[in-house]
Amino acid sequence: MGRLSDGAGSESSKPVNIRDVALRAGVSTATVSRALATPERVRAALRSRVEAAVRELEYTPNLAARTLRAGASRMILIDAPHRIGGSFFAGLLTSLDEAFTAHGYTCIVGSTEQSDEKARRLIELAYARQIDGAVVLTGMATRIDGRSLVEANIPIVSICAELKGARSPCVVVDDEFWAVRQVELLVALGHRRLLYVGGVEGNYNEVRRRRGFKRAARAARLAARDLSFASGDYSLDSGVEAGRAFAAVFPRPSGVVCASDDMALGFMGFAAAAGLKCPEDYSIVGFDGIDYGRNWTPSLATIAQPRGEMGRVGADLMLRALGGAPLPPDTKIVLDCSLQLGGSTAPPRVTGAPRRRAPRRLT
Amino acid sequence: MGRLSDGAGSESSKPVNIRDVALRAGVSTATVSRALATPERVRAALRSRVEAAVRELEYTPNLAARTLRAGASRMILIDAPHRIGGSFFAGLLTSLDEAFTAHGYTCIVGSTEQSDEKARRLIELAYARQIDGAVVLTGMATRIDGRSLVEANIPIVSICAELKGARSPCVVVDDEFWAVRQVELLVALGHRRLLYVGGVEGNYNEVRRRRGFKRAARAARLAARDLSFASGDYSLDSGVEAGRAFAAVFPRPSGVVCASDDMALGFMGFAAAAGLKCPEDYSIVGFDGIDYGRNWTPSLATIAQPRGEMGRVGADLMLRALGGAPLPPDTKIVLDCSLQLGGSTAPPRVTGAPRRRAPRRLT
DNA sequence: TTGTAAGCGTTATCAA
DNA sequence: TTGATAACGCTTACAA
Repeated sequence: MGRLSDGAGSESSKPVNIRDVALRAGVSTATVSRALATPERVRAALRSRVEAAVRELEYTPNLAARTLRAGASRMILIDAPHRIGGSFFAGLLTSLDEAFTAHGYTCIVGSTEQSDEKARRLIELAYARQIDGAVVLTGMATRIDGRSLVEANIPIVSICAELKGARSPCVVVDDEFWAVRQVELLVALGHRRLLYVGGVEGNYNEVRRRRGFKRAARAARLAARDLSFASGDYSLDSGVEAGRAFAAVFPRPSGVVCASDDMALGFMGFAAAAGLKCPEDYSIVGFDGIDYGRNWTPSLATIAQPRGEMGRVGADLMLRALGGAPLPPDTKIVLDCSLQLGGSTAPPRVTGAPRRRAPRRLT
Repeated sequence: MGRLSDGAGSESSKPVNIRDVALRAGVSTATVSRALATPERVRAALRSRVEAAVRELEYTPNLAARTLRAGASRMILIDAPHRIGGSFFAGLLTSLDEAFTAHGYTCIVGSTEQSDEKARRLIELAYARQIDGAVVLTGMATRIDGRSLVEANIPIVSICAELKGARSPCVVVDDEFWAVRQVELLVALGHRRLLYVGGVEGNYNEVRRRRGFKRAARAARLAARDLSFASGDYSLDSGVEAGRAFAAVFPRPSGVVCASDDMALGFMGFAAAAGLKCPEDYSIVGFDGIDYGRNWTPSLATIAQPRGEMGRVGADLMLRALGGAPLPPDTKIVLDCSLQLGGSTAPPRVTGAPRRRAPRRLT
């Protein structure tokens, strides 16, 4: 019903605007605008006439006009790492998106890491005043053509990392502290030879987690020659690579500390295929707390990051900044993780562990 | 250098607009606009003065104003499935994004499947003329409040599926045909008892792939009691579940056909942990051709979808429609897949295969 | 080739 | 409470 009722003809006619509605309702455009934005400031009689006209004409306000006039678009850019594949960021995005959507904002998700052209365009959105704020998840403000999001004069909030060289508020966890917990879990079970599978070198989180690993190893008096290191990029793939290297050496570490769950799962996948049983042949601890890990066999022990809360808190900071509340420039909110136990850890095998052979080096 | 050169003061002053540039360059705003949009229609002398002013003032045109005036935003909405986690869609998105970016368009990625609130907002973008077109990857135009993207009077292109009940152009593969190929691969190796691990029931691709599976099984004269079925949602998780069920029955099918690579990998992950070796104990074929599968151990035999090309072709259709070329309303581009062999298939074990026991039923 | 000026559709200010 | 009107910043006839 009402299909044919829009006077202008149904096909690709000009979209209805606020004047059409005003005409139809017999009021001024100002009244229509008010009836929609602040209904309580319009008499009930007029209000319902406007509402009827809006419904009949299927009127939707033009966003570009609103943005131009209001000087705000109610759009937020989320600059995510290129590899959104991993489910840690997928979860974080969901939580951010929900929070912003609930407050009338729309999220644009993109990655300035993907390509220069893409980065240029996303950064331009900020300078062109098409977005009201940006949430950065990459730990680094991409700079291109001498511009970056942090200088676009819009609120910036970073999650997962402090933005290098910027005074923008951030939501993080204490990476070093929790990396220490990873090691302690293994050491408490009796592991003395450890492998650390790290993320991208130089990366904010990586620097801190590796530091935590080393500090905890030193505190436990593990010999330097009993520590080995592999570098990945947080992805499943790179975990598979680490697993491949691991399976090829002997004697091998009995405990593995990973800087991401994705890498841990890739590692376990390869190790299983290579005939290594977990936790009989090695113990492994991840970092992130993604759902896959909990459902894996065996379930993955890990440091669970509160990604739902990280998103909510980050969104809240942004909304506050957008609301005009001037956040202290060094706002840094540190959220708690939790140690999540799983079937992937056990005491090292008593027989094989201290078997004294000439130790071959890891590649 | 030039840090302090913008006359208005550096902090959070009013953004520079085209009039500021015109003033600085000593020309009219029209000339500035032309110098930027159609440089060849402006004398070199003036053009360089404008360019200098633009650089000095760090001018970026206001997108809302441009959108309002031009009646086009150069933004494309991509309606993706909620589970972008899986790398098949991640790859498709990348390819779409690249193609659109190269042509001056910006992508907004979102999912109308995620929540009603989110769907409402995304659909509103179309009605509010904030996006110029929409690419739908979900096979279904979400309807909420009586509205959906397909009625917003903007170009729509769907990829991976034909949009139900819409006459919009689409880019697909012949799901049924390639599902037949999956079965044939296993049958040719001698497998006679097959398990089909499907996607979401009723889903466009699922309907066709299951139909292909059944048709091929019939053509190979496989007994109905030798076919079993499991339903998933294309995700790794649901593959794990299928693997769990598979490992629990005996005697079990020797060949597994999956409607997605993610499910196949989940399946293999669980099966490996349960002590089932692939391809010795079972053969498995996936669908999608994601990178993980190729790097898995053993590598996954699969039907590789040309996701790069699907994105490019889809983007091309959209760009053509935006350019005013009226695509025939029933445009349907069917791209070829390829059968990608892998280590996950082999002849069934001769000893165990026809061993006659009372067959227990799969749950 | 360049400038003038009229919109694009809203919202906010100011009178009535 | 409501209406007329002036911006918001840009592009594009049309005039010069």
